Amino acid sequence: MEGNNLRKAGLKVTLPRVKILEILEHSGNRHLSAEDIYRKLVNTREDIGLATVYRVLTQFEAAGLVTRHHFAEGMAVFELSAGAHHDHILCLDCGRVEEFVDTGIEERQTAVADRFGFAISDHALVIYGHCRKANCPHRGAATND
Amino acid sequence: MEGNNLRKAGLKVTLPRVKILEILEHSGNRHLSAEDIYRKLVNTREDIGLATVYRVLTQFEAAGLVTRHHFAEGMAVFELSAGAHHDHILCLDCGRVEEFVDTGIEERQTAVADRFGFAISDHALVIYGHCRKANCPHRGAATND
DNA sequence: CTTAATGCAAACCGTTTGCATAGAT
DNA sequence: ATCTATGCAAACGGTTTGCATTAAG
Repeated sequence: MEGNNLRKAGLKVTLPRVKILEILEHSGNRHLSAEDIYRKLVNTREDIGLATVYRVLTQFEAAGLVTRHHFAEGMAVFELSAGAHHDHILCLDCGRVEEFVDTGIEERQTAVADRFGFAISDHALVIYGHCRKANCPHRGAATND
Repeated sequence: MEGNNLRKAGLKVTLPRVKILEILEHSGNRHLSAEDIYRKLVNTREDIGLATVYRVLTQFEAAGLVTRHHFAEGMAVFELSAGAHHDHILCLDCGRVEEFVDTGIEERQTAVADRFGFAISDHALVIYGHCRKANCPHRGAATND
């Protein structure tokens, strides 16, 4: 069933690619690191190497299937390309990540770029904060699947 | 002369710390990587190790003297803390980095955080683009000093 | 004189790559 | 049958750390 998505992306249908795509689609967490994905594969007793996870994710990125982010310094996280652009706000306590779009922010970025004579190619906006303890439903989410 | 800044920050006045602070203050580029600083030290025939550069920069960060950014994945750049918060726009062609403040963007970020029930702790906004070739005065700036 | 800072080299960690083998078309 | 994808282990690049030495107070 994932095979079609892969074929559409011009990628051969192989077990690692199918499994990794499944994890990206059906994991509760939309933002996974290569290690996260590798661990889930190990849990499922799939015999797939970490190097393959990186290779597949890089191919998926090139094919436009996933987007790579650098929320935490020194480690990339990957999310299925959701079509529309969005920015992120994340909780420093529990790792929860929410996505948002604010057209006002987008517009003002364009204005800033114009002011400096830049043609915008891309941007990265991450807001770091703390969600209120009481209603922080994702506490420890990083280890869930 | 840099000694006072160091003493005020509660740091012992040592040659590596003075030299690195001087580079941060007097280099044309406000945004330097550890390697950039190390190379400048080598050019000046200062016998300071790369590990010391990293240690000193980390101390400076802890003391609030510098801020660490992650514009390019996989490498940190450091800038003297300029007091006021600002965001960055950078040229993918020549590496030029400009700083800006947009109160509208700041306000909207707060609104977004409120909407999700987050208390903002920090944020990182980097706009990536291309400055117009004709007036891109910083071409190759990365190798200047 | 005492304690912290430095230089060097080795360790680290996330990521990439070379190469021989397994697998998709 | 062909040619790409995989697994493994080794390499990589930026950064950190252990330890003996040097220098600041």
